[in-house]
Amino acid sequence: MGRPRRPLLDRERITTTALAVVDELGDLSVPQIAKRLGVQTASVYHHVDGRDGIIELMRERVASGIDTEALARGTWEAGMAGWARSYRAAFAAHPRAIPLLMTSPVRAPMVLLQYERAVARLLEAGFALPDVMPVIIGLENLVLGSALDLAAPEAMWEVADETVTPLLAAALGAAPEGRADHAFELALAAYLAHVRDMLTDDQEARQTAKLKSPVPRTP
Amino acid sequence: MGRPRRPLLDRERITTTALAVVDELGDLSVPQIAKRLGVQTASVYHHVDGRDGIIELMRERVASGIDTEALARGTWEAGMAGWARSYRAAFAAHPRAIPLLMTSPVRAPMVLLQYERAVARLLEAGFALPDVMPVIIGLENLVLGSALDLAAPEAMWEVADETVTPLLAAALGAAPEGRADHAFELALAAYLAHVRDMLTDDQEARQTAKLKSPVPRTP
DNA sequence: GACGGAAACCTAAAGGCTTTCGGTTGCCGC
DNA sequence: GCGGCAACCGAAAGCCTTTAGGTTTCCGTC
Repeated sequence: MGRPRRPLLDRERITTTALAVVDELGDLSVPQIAKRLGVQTASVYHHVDGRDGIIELMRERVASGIDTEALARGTWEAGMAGWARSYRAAFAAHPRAIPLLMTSPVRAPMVLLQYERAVARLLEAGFALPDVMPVIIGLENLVLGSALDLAAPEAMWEVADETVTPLLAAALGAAPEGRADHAFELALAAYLAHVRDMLTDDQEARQTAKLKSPVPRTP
Repeated sequence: MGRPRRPLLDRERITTTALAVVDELGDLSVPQIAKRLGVQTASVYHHVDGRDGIIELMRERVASGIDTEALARGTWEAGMAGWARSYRAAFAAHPRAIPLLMTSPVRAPMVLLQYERAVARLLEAGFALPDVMPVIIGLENLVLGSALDLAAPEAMWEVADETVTPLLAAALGAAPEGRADHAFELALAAYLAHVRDMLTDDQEARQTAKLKSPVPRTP
């Protein structure tokens, strides 16, 4: 057949199709993608660095759904909260892809830039440098854990047998409608409130230290 | 060859070997397990319900590492904290298995019983029934998110390029040694503190309601 | 305007994985 | 003692990933 007059494939379409495949089938395979694009399996490999490369593309695509400006809006707490919500929502759009995406890190420069901004925001809010990464990582754990919750939402709890676990069954029955969202907001509020306390403690400590001695805490 | 005088395989050894394979190779395959047990691939299928069955066995084995009694110890906060730490530690013992284990829920009765106890503990602490599941789910999200952090610990951050993301690089350099543990403890403390506040608010509201009217909040 | 190299697709094939099927041999209850 | 079941093996079907080499078209250069 040879080279077609107009290209049949490109990275964009491969990424889109890959996400569609995972959304529908719950798993990714190159032959599936090729079939949907009306192309032989091997052809896909000319545009993409293997299966892992496709996953990386999906990761970048999903991450690009994160609201880049959320971090900058409002107070630093509001910014972090908005970022976390947007982060979670981006993954929630493709729940079945979450297991594929979360196991390895995002290398996309765009995402790294968001980390950079988060660090900047926290520093300017007054956090001590060594505290910044733990705060960000903790928030991210929260986001990803909650996103994971979205990936297997129903099956997780339909196991409740009233005879052996009556209280669990009752609690499940009484739980509010959007339990996943509820749990996320709860944890998010908790986290930010605590981190805010941490900040004020830290600032008071610095103030005290400054009064007693002009030497900074981390030389 | 026929049937051996003493069985070569059983579910216990298959589970142990499967965990060893995943720990070392980062992925699971039945031929790998068979090879290590000195047996043909097909033989494994006589003891186990396919690859997914093996994963389920691994899930149960790992979950059995959770300290069953942790929930009962100390105040309810201490109990929840101990449970969460033990939960995370169980997964942390097999970081590379985490992606395999977390995508689907634990069906083992033992784990459901732990949920039952958690519900009981929170109810007796005074939580309103509709609040119980969100609190538990939120804690679990936190645990699993932090466990996931353990699965891809180093690679996640070694990407820092000082020229394009200087603040991120600085923050990474200044971050304390056990950043994963740090972030987990931070989030855990935050969560429990906030949930405790939720409880007292809730109790005060009930007190007020009781004074004004004998009708309970949730009829 | 011709032409050489690169690009984009193909066919083919190697090698791994999961799973099933039917065979062979030893064990155990009746 | 013997019939049936249990535990393993060999073989094979059908999926997957990935690579190699062939064929046609495009495009920049002379």
